[in-house]
Amino acid sequence: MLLKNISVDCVIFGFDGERLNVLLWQADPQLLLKVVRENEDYEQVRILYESHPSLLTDYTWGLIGAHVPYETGLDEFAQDITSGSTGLRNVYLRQFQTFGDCNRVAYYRVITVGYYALINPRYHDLQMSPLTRKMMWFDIDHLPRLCFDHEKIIISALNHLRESVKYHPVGFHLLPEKFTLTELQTMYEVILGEKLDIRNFRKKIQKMDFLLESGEKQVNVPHRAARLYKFDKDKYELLVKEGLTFRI
Amino acid sequence: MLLKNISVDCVIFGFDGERLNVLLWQADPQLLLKVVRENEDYEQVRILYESHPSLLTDYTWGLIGAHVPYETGLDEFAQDITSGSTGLRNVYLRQFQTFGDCNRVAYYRVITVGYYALINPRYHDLQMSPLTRKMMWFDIDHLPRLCFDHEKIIISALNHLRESVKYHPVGFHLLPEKFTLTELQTMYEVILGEKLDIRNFRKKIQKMDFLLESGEKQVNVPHRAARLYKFDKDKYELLVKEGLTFRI
DNA sequence: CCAAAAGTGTTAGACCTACACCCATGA
DNA sequence: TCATGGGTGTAGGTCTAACACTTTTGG
Repeated sequence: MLLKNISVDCVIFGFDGERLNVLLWQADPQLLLKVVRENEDYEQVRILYESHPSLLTDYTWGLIGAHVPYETGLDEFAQDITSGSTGLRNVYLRQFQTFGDCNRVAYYRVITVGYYALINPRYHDLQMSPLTRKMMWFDIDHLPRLCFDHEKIIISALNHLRESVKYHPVGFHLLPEKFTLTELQTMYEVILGEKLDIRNFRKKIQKMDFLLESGEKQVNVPHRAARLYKFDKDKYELLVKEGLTFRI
Repeated sequence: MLLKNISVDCVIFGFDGERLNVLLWQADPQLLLKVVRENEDYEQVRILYESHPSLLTDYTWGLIGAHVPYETGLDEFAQDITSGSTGLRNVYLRQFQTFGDCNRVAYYRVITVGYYALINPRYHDLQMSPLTRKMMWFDIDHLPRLCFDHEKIIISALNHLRESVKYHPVGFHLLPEKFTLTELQTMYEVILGEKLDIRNFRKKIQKMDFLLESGEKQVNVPHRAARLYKFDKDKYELLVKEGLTFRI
């Protein structure tokens, strides 16, 4: 059984080395209609059909989300949704805000709990549900038209991430295991939306002392190869206990 | 109509000049039962009765909260709940987290959206609903036993407030219109749980430049009378636009 | 040898921390 | 006149911001 008035929407952020992207999908109206007609027990679809009729007429993009099952906790369900579209398990997920205006969704009262995920998209393919017409990464500065209040939700997630990234080392979830200092800096620049001074940035990061040199370097780059670093999570936890204040 | 699976709980913080307190209430089991028997249409009570049977047997304290009406937005409803118990309108309210574990409330799936309110309790009396046996302020360091996961919710609200107060001037909502620098400092000390240096605190606050001297002083105090200040909201907004970073 | 990005240090000013004594008031 | 909290300044160390050139690599 699904809770008809409660959904979870996930703003899935991915950093490709240059830009911050969000994963969006588009339902296939024909398929939706077909499922509703042929199978009234497919509750998720029936609710979608009743509450979001615009999905049947417009090709609009939306966040990955669904109504919450009675027997699934919110955090757990956000993981389910994320792994359902990215195939990744144990993703970094942050509940950031719940949206509960009366008219945020037409025809129906749906309160949605917003989570954002931070993933490194490099090595993973997307998984599309049978109802999906398209699923794609969009640069956060060039979003398409979105259904309902999903644009507001994305902006809100981004603002939350911006604050969070200044004081907590969450950004590492967006990077591959081994990364260069330039990649790290670029990531901060696209999230914060401002340029950072390369020398000051490196000094600050190195002083915090939770990067490990992997010993490796970039290969096959048409310029001097950069050193690859790893994030030392154990050291970070230790430093936090001793009262470190991470601050970009 | 009420949404049976969604409630709002308000952690109402009040600062009395010395301690940070939370407003809690206790239902009256006899009254609850009576209302349920005599009036099946009193939906709020019926739901409470069905989902929270322990309220009928134990005298437990809980947060001020209720199930959300179909036609009321979440933010609006949090205001309703707060004004229903404090009589105050246009209170500072912050949605901080939504709690959605499956078993947070026995017998029933209820997802609750947590808000905290910051008020100055000095000049206001509490308003008790007919179902209330007791309603009281509790020092946050000496909470009674609480029903459901309400202790967790309060701790979570407090942590959120602690972070928030470091970077945003929200603390002013806890103070009366006119206050002394010592009251301001004490407020920060009890929220942050640490002593601050008086001279450095005053320098920092004065440099931020959004306090106005009211020209008045304390009266009838058995020591040198302190100057009374007001918070200059317009100036603060202006400084924020210019890129001020408030930081205690 | 050229293009492209990696990598590195110093200085001036702002900010933070630690710390101790006199002042005004009411009882 | 005493008890109580109000109110004030300085110095040393740390952090921040601004800024330009050399190195390495592949093509």
